[in-house]
Amino acid sequence: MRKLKKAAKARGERLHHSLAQDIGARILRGEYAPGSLLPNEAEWCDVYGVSRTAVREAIKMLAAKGLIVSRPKIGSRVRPREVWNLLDRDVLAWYWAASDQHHFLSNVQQMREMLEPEVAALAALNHTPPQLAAIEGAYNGMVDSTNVADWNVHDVKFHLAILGAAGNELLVPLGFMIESALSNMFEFTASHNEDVRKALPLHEAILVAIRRRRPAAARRAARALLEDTSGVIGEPRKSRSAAKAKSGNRKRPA
Amino acid sequence: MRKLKKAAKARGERLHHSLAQDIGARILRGEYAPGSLLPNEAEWCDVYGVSRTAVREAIKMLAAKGLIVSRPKIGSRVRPREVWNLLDRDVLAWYWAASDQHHFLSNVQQMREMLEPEVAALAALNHTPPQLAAIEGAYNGMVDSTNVADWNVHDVKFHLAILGAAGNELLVPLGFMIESALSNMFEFTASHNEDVRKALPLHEAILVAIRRRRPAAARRAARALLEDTSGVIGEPRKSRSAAKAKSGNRKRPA
DNA sequence: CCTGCAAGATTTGTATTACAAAACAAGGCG
DNA sequence: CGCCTTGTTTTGTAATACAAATCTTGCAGG
Repeated sequence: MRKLKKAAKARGERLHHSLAQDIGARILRGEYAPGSLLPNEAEWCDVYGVSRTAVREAIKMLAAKGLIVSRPKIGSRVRPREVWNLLDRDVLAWYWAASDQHHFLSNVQQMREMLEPEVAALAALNHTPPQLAAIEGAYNGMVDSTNVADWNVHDVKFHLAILGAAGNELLVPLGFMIESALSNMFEFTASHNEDVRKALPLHEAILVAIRRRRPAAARRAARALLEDTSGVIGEPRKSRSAAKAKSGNRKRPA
Repeated sequence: MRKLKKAAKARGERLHHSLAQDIGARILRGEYAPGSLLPNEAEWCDVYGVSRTAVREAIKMLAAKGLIVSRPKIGSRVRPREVWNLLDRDVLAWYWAASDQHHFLSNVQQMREMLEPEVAALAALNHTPPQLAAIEGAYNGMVDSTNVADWNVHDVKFHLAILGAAGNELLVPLGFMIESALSNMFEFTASHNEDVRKALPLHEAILVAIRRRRPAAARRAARALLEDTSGVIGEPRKSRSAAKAKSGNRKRPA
């Protein structure tokens, strides 16, 4: 496992950061169950061939994300899932990598359905000129996009810009979740150019409603877009262990 | 500032943890603006009278929460607010302490209005027997409570239990935000015993709807409770710098 | 004068060592 | 049998040294 050291150097990544990434991914993968003890610091040093300093800094990062708690003589124990900071950038990425992707996407979609219509309505009420400009800029980026990757970049920007225009700072951290879902859905669907562009009028409707400060219209427009999107994902699963349906009626990401 | 060392020892808190708390609170308080540089590690050692090891581990915790980023020769720079992990336990606490509390509460209330009705509906659809038992247990705790503090403990449990029963893990981290709002609203209002108990039937309605698996009824009941709660907070503010209205028509927390 | 390269200085990153503190375990003693 | 002391293990803190990164400065050359 010494290769991690080289990998860190090659990427220009810091060693403690790489360690945190690796250990964190292991925890999310279930390699160390909640309530169980991690190997002690000396063992990690041994496993990765690094100093205790680096290991400790990595462990502090994971502790800060709520994954583990360390106490003298005991060691580092994995905390219960309920206190994990799932909405953290890194934790969300590890979660995405470790979980059934279809299940993950339908959970995010569920949250988007709660949030985005109201967020659009708030943005219609509260947006400032530069915030509106950001939304319009993202929309124009979608219009001008020539390939799917380009489209997706601006699509994400569009949704984040609306989130920022809602005037509620607590909403902003949720942007990463949506961003993650949109870009992952992108790979999930392998959609074509003509395909995605069908969603353009739906986006335009949101933009226009916000610009005209019509909260109810913005809410409706956001709902319409989400309805269109949900086809990509299919029915939400109840059970966690549902098989990964590899295909099924794909449509386009929002 | 050497007293921090003693404070940490007295509380049984770790030194690096105390440092992270203090530095984090300073950042949220605006003492170090986004984009600006923090003092370098040597200076922190000097200020607090601790070793570089402790300072570095504190800095790694703050970096893990998205507040800062460190680079050699540059130092630790405060990142833009958009990437702060505001929904993290600690960051939320610092934010609460640093911001206009009325503004904070109305922002949380806004999010509760987006989330809780749908969460109640989902809980009605997806709850498992132990999850329902947890909701009922919390409700009974509210019924049996003899003082406001006791009531509030179970009130928080009630809402968190519903959140857990919704069957969407991504919702759980938002529980802390709601918990924080509820318990802070408690102090904010200084409500009386008879006062809070008026909200009991509203809670019961949610519980019954969930138990009977009636999502629409659960959603309505949750909305009714929130409407009752919003009176405590008053009108949401548009501007960030609105004066702190010290009183105004208080009612009771949910 | 401007440009580009190179040496130096500064700050974080990593390693190593040592010791302190905490928590559990075990054994002795009342 | 139970309490207390002692010992052991693991994390917590400290101190030091050096590596790596990058900004700055100054020098050389056009």
